[in-house]
This record gives sequence, structure tokens and C-alpha cells, in this order.
Amino acid sequence: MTQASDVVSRPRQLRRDAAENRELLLAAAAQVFAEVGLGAGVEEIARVAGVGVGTLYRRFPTKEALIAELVQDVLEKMSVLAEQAVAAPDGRGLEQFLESSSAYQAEHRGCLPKLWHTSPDNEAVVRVRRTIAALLAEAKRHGQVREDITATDLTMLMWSIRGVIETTRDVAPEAWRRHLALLVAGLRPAGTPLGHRPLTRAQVDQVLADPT
Amino acid sequence: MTQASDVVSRPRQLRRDAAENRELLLAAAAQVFAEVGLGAGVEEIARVAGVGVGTLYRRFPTKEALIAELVQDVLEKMSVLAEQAVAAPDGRGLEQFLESSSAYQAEHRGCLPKLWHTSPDNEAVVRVRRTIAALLAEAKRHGQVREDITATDLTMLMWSIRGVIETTRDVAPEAWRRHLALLVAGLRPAGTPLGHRPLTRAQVDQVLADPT
DNA sequence: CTACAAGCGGAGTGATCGCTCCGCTTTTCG
DNA sequence: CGAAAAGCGGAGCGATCACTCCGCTTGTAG
Repeated sequence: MTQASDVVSRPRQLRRDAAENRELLLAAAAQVFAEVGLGAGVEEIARVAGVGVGTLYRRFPTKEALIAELVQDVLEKMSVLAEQAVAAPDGRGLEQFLESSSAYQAEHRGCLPKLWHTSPDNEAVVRVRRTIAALLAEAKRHGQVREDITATDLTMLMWSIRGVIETTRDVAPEAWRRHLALLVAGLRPAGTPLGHRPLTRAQVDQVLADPT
Repeated sequence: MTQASDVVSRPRQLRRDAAENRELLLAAAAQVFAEVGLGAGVEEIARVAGVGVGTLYRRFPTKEALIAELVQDVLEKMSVLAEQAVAAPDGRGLEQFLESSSAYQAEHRGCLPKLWHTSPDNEAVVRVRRTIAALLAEAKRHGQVREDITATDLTMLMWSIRGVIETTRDVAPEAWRRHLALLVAGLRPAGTPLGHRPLTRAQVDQVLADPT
């Protein structure tokens, strides 16, 4: 919510040991969630971090808030990856971003179920979206992607990759790469028309807003 | 486990009201799971079925067993859909099956998380697999699908569609159709090589066997 | 019709979860 | 150094879940 005033609004500053524990908890949560899913108990997270559950709850008001923080980190990283991809030549940036963002998701699979349920007003989300739109336009300009693909199609594409990542994570953690290759092949021009309306921006927003 | 001797091994026959309640419970479970997910409480299911929880547990040893029964129904239906698609002309059967099976999954989304975690030895699974392999071969023979696509690619494709169905279910329950169109476009010949090894059969089996 | 096996509802049980509270410890700063 | 503020661990609380148990009801065979 009050993301911008985060540091300022805290009562001055965290004590050194407290700040350290906060980072330990975030790292532990990422690891534990990646291993056993979001259903992992807070006790387990605290244990891995080497602190008590009391400490966890002094740094994060709820388990939900801890997850939200992890999600925020991932979103911010995705934003960076998107901006890095803009530099790619010949309209290949989109492809590069899909690859790098999927790889990053595969490594941070713990919080993926919540990744797509953040406020659509989230600053990082807005930034990623804007950059993806630019990448898509550039890819089209270079004839890398068919004209009837929309930005919402790419959002849906990332939802689909998440499904593959989650399903194959333990058995074949790189399997999503082949699926992405298939999807990229589908994005290429000269295919038959897709024949179904793309999602509207409002629909994507609704999915993001759903707290389920 | 002892699927084959199911009917025989029950102590003769269910009383009329008991058999009726069993069906009511299955229908209620399908509905409730579809609405609120597998996390739904057994009490809610019993309430919708119009019976007590005691009755539920007299028909199904655990909640898990109830879910397994629903999954079995879905798998059997998918097997039928696959066999129906064999009749399609010009190698279009594969496409038809992907469409009909996805539509069916969208309507029975409740148990989807467990759908892909059944024993690989399950008779319905074996049947679906065999038929899909035939559909794929026929599609290739008619030049509808590129040669480097394997049966495991199609399994992965269905995992990906599940992700889209689950994510968009409340907002745009038909969104998966456009995603499938994109995937089908990717399956078509004349694309660049996919560049990643497909899953092995053994890997798919491992995913199925994982009870998570 | 009758007797009894089978079925029934739902309060109760134990396990597990997210979260709180408080007596003690550590850091910070004049 | 010393005092006060900040942080700490983990026992314990209430809520929730899957599941059981038992006194009453209902279907059915003879």
C-alpha cells in the first residue's frame, strides 16, 4: 500500500541485529516456500532463519505480508529484466525477456501462486507492463511477431509457463524451456488467425486483484 | 489401487438411499471444489449434498478418496473425448481433442490440481496416452503438426492450459481458447526447431506419481 | 407386519495452523 | 559505563480442519 514511504514511515531505523534478522527471514521464507510451497508453516521459516516466530511477527505483521514482500522482490527483478531486454537487437528483446523472466521464476517458484495476484496499481507491475508493450511493438516492427498478438496475450503466456514450471519443478526443472520454444513458434508470423478475442486489460486487472 | 474389484469387494450392495447419497456427495463435491477449490471443507460438501459429514465418511474413507473418485471420472471422460477425436478427418483429431478436453477441464476445474498426480498405471491414463499418440501420428501424417513434436510435448501443453484455466477461471472462463490457438499455431510445421529436448516418458511418469 | 441390519446426523476429538504475549537479553548512545 | 529502548524466544491461545462415535431412524427380507 504505502510502498513509497516504507523506510520513512518506520519509527526511525531498525536496530542492526533486527535488520539482519529481517533479511535472514526473507531468505529463509524464499527457500522454504520454494521447497514445500506456500503452505509451509511459519515455525519452519523461523527455524531455518535461526530465530523465533515472535521475531518473524515483529518484522512482518502477517505471513501474508511476508509473502507480499517476496512477490514484490520478484516483480522488481522482472522489471529490471524487461528493461535489460530493450537493448537486444532486431526485435529479439521480447524473446529474451520471456526467457530470462521464466528462468527467474523457475528459481523463485515459492511465491508464484501469489505472483499474479498483486494490485494492478503496483508500481513494479506498471513498469513491467509498459516495458513489455514496448518490447512487443519492437518485435512486431521487426517482423518477429504476428500483428494480432496483444500485450494481454503475453500475460496469458506467462501464466501458462508458470503452470509448466510448477508442474515439472521437481522432475525436470528446465522443461519450461521447450514449452516456451513452442509458444515462441506460435507467436511467429504466417500462422492462421487465432480466432478468439484477446483478454481485455480490465480482465487482466481483475485477475491481478483477485486475492484468492 | 484395487480399482478392478471395486464393486465386488463391497459387502454386497448399497442400500437404495445410501447409493443415492453417494451420487449426491460426488455431485456436491464437484460443485463445491469448482467454486472454492480443493481447500473446501468436508462440512460444506456434506451440507450442499444435504447429508451429514458422517454419511460422507461412510461412503468415502477420506476426503482424498473422494477427490480421487472425481479425478477418475474426469480421466475417463477425457479418454472418451480422445477416442471420439480419432474419427475426425484430415489429421484434425488432435486439435479437436485438445479443444474438447480443455473445455471439459474448464467445466470441471475443481479437481484439476490433482488431475495430473494419478498413478501412471491408471487404466484411463494409459488409454488416453495411447489414443493421443495415435492422434499425434495421424496429425503428422497429414502435415498438420511439425515432426519434432512428441507425445510428452502434448502432455506439457495440457499442463500449461490448466494454468491458464485456473488463473482466468473467474474473470474470463473462455480465455484458454485463445491460448490454445496460440499453442496450436506453434505446433504447425515450418517453424524453427524448438531447440530443447522434450520430456522423457519417465519424467512424465514421475510427475504423475508425485502425490504433492 | 416385524425385526434387524444398514444408514443416518452432527456433536465431539485431536492435530495443526497463524498469531500473541511477556519475562529476559542485547544494542545503542550520552 | 549504565540506563533505557528495542529486540528476542517460544509457550500458549483460539480457530479451523479432517475425521470418529454413538444414539436414533429407515429400508428391506422373510
